[in-house]
Amino acid sequence: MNVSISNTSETPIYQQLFEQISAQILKGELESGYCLPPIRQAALELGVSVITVKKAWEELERSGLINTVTGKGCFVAEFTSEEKLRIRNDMILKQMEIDTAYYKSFGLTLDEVIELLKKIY
Amino acid sequence: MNVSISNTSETPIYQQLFEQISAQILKGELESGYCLPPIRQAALELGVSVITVKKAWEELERSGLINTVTGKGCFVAEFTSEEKLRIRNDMILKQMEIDTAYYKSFGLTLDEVIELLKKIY
Amino acid sequence: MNVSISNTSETPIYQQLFEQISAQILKGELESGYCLPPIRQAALELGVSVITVKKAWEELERSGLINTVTGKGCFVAEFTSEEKLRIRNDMILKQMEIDTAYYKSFGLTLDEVIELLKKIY
Amino acid sequence: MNVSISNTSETPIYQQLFEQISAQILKGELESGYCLPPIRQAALELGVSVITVKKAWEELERSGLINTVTGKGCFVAEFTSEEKLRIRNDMILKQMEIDTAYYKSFGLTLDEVIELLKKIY
DNA sequence: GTGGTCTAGACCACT
DNA sequence: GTGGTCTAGACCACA
Repeated sequence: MNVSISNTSETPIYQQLFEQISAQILKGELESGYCLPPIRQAALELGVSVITVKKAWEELERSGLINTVTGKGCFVAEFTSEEKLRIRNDMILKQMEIDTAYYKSFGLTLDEVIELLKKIY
Repeated sequence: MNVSISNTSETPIYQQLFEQISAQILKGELESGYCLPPIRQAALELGVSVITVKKAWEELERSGLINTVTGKGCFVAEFTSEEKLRIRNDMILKQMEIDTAYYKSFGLTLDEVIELLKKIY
Repeated sequence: MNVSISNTSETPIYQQLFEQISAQILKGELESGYCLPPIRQAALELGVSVITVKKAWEELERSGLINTVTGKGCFVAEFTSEEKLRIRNDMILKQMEIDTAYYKSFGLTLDEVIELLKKIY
Repeated sequence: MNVSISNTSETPIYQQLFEQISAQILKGELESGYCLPPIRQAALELGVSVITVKKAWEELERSGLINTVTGKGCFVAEFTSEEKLRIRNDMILKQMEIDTAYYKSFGLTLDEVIELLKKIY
């Protein structure tokens, strides 16, 4: 559970959890078949409610990233590295479309965006 | 008032308003001294609550983009094109830092981000 | 809110809610644009927790059957009768595949199933 | 023990076991007097818990499909083919009533159900 | 007023 | 032990 939570952030806790865990899975830091810590234990470790953890785990399951087995635990789903790449790109592109819409609304060209990105990346 | 509002969007209406108006000011579509419509009229035109419009106008004032003159109306602030550029870049950079943090969390390199941007821009 | 809840049933309350509301939408009993009762009021009427209602509403939103607008309410989504039919058939077929798998496991032929259906429908 | 178990399925493992074994008995694949494997051995073969197997065997006994003889094992019960047919039909009808209630809730007519069944059976 | 999030604590089914 | 469901009650953002 290498996860950091910000209570003051605007993004809800469950979503922070979802984003960080899904990133770890898609980067390969959490391997297929790996058993996530039980929701109650995770809640304790992170200092949040059980229900908040569960909500994050549910989103992971809906995204096909983990399989929940009642009475046993939650396991990182099996998928090939191609699938992994595809899912990762889908998630990133979905966000990037929102981002570019914002940039475009200010009249930024692609070159200007790249310029700025190079500065702060 | 060339503004389009989405009720189903996740971003609050007042923020949609703020983003679109501020972009228009910074792009020069709304010139210095231009008088924004009264909030009641704007609310009617857009089909949203007066409170919502007021919230957007307040944010515009806080950002220094408009000046509210009690009893007269809200006027686009006076600033040089350098100032305009600086404000625009500040707003964009602020958002871009959030975006890049997200991309980095998935292990994306700068080159990969640029690659994807070129595709969808 | 023409909905009946069984506390003793094995199917969770939120799913009973989801099934009944979605059926009403797809049958046209609840028209596009119709505003569902606020979750707190619905919870009161039905004698269940707010959170239970919300869970059902969330599933309706995920299925694209309603649009939730913060601060305003939840509205039946707009779709053509073709879309409606497609969604309905998707939901029914999904369940029917499970059902037929069960019948097949007992060695029932299609004709036998139809025979039995005619008796009890 | 020709049985296949799915961990990710929503139906509990003990029920999957119960359904498959009972179907085999009622189809005649497991004959009267046949001795089921001891629960410990079955648990090993299937990679599930002993408790889970025991629960399935108990349900089989409750349904009158097997007889447990302490110290000896579990034997497929003796019944005539008429009894077998009756039990099979009872189990199927019980499920079918639930299924048809679901179809009816969507306003499907008998003919429509038969139509769909023909497609996917 | 609306929905969105979070909490603590309970009971149940499954393994 | 595990997750699944439900409760009551709180605080916040949005309209």
